[in-house]
Amino acid sequence: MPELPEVETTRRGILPHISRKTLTSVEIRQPSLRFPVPEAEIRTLIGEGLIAVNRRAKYLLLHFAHQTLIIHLGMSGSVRLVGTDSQWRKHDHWQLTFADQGLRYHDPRRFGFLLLTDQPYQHPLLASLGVEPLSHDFTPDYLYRFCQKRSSSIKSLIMNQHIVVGVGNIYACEALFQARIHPNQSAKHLDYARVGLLCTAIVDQLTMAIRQGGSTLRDFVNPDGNPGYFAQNLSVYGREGQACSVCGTAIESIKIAGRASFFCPKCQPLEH
DNA sequence: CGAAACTCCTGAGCGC
DNA sequence: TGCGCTCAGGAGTTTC
Repeated sequence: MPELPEVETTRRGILPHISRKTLTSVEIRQPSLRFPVPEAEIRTLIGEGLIAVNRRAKYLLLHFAHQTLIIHLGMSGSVRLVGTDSQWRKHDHWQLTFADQGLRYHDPRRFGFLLLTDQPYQHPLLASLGVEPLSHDFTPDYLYRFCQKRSSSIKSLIMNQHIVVGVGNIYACEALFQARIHPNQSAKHLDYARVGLLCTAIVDQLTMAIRQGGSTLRDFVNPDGNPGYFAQNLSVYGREGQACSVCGTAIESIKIAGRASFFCPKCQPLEH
């Protein structure tokens, strides 16, 4: 599922229900996720209190006194809060229970993972990540510097987690539409003003999506069980052949780096 | 070093 | 109703 807004929505959804509570049990039904789930290590946390729930990029971080659980949702993962008598469904892989609140992980494709570390921000998966798009570090100057030295398309560049984190395929398409940039535009040939518009567009799209509770597309479900409702607001993603909301031209779809890329050929002309 | 192809897994949707 | 094919929001690894 998840791009940054879905992970942030999940974080905010679970935070008030499990924060400062004691981990009382750990159940791993399917340890074979992207990386094997280290069940024995995780069990050593039983009896400890959860200190904080943070997000870095698309990773959820559950901080205990000396150790941190890293959760990644992959492409089809979600967590939800369940009661103690909740039935396990197909593709439910693990549950962390905090007093009377279960945090249940569901992931049909099993691209997600659950790991334990004592230095989360130095972990190989997190150490080389780019800036947070909703922080003050994400500026036109910062993005323009990468654009100038890369030959890739601008869409691949903004989806590169080592440059700016959290932008997946959907919000990359939507931000490029807002900034009126063709997804296959060479990053090198963008001028500074246009890169500034793109920065603003990325921040706008992510902020709007978080405010609206994350998109639902396939199998995202909010922690309280209600589906998000951002999908209906998408301007170009998944709308091939439909009329552009600005000019009426049919939305097109092309492949860039193996990913479907939706755009309006009139609003987002290719330059150079 | 950068860029692109390949990889993990399951399910949905489509044409026949 | 079923089969085979393509595609899916991620991202580390491999290869050139």
